[in-house]
Amino acid sequence: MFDSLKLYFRKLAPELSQDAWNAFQKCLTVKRYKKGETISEEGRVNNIVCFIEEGIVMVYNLIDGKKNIYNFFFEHEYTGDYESFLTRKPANYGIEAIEDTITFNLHYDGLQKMYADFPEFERVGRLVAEGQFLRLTERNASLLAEKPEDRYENLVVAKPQVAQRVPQYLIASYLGITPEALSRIRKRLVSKF
Amino acid sequence: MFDSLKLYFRKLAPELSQDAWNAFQKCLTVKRYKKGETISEEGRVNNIVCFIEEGIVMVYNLIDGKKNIYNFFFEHEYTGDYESFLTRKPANYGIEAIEDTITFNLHYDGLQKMYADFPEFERVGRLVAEGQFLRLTERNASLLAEKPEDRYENLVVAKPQVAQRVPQYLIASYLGITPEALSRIRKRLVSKF
DNA sequence: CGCCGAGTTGAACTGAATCAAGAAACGTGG
DNA sequence: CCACGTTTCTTGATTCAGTTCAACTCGGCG
Repeated sequence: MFDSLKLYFRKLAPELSQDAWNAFQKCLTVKRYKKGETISEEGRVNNIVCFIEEGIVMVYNLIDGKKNIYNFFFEHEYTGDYESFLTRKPANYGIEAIEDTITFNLHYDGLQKMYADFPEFERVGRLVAEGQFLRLTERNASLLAEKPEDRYENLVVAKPQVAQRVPQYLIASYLGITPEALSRIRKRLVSKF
Repeated sequence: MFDSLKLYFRKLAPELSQDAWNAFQKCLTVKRYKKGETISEEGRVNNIVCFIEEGIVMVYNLIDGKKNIYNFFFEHEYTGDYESFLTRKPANYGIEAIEDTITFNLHYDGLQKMYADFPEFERVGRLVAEGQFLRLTERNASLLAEKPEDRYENLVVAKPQVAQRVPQYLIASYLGITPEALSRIRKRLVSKF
């Protein structure tokens, strides 16, 4: 059932005991979302971390009625408004399925129980938080130091999946520009080669 | 000696044992840096996390000979190229003292020993990583969704210390703009009131 | 067949980058 | 404590990339 997730855990924390893993499995629920469906809503406390078994998901927030896209997540990545999850404050971000998506969801209470019952599990929490941190670090560097055009080029190289499976107007938002600007950037790039 | 740091730990993980704290203290070294001095260099593996007792520090990286500033850190905050520290890869970021600075430094090996000797300490590691993550989340939102002018206004409100103690050309870099542009933004803001 | 959303293209506008020059602040040594 | 040189900050002119608004194309789908 949770094979892909187990594999992921094996890599992350190979020393984790079978007991802990078994207990962890029990905390998970399987969810299915249709394309366009909301997985987690802005404004209320987010209680889940999702491991994506299948599909694509986007994390965004609404400012002046405009969706700003923070990230896309694909199969075998985990996602969630980690900020709200950690701080127990209403979420600043919403999560939505871009394709039909299947996730394994971990509830906040389940995780806390894991920390309590298996102190060794704190290590997993640390590694996950560190991983999230590293991911954000890259994104930050990209937003601070690169021009939109470079950002797009690098995105295509680093995550070709995004360019292939995500509509352009969402990618534009992710890059921090308008769809029109992205269309022109693409045109420029094509004529480069 | 490490009173301010102890206070910080009390807040972060009140349940941490006296034993663990004593052991932790032994891992720390005190360092003094002159204004402009390099604390941690780009290109080599970063082995320390610094808790700043006094002074200001900046984290930057060099791209095409230009310093891009990722963040400033003040008294009673900790800093370090956390990415390099975690991944054990050469640092993408350098750290430099903006004022004369005193830090308490924790070496990588010391931290690993803490994790090994006091598994409860993993929790501290997790909370620190989560805190770093949250900080970056805000920075990300600012870079993605705000215009430079708004970023500056918000910075002045959120961290007045920066505007007061950090030279403008460094702030400009932090905001992702040129010193000239910041100078004009400031002019516009003054005439607003 | 006609509609609708995504993507493209054009024209006018805007805010920041760049280049260049001058003014102000800073610190260093005499 | 002052004078000098360097660094930081400001101002101006020009250029450029992205925004905005509007019109149009294309493809899928009722």
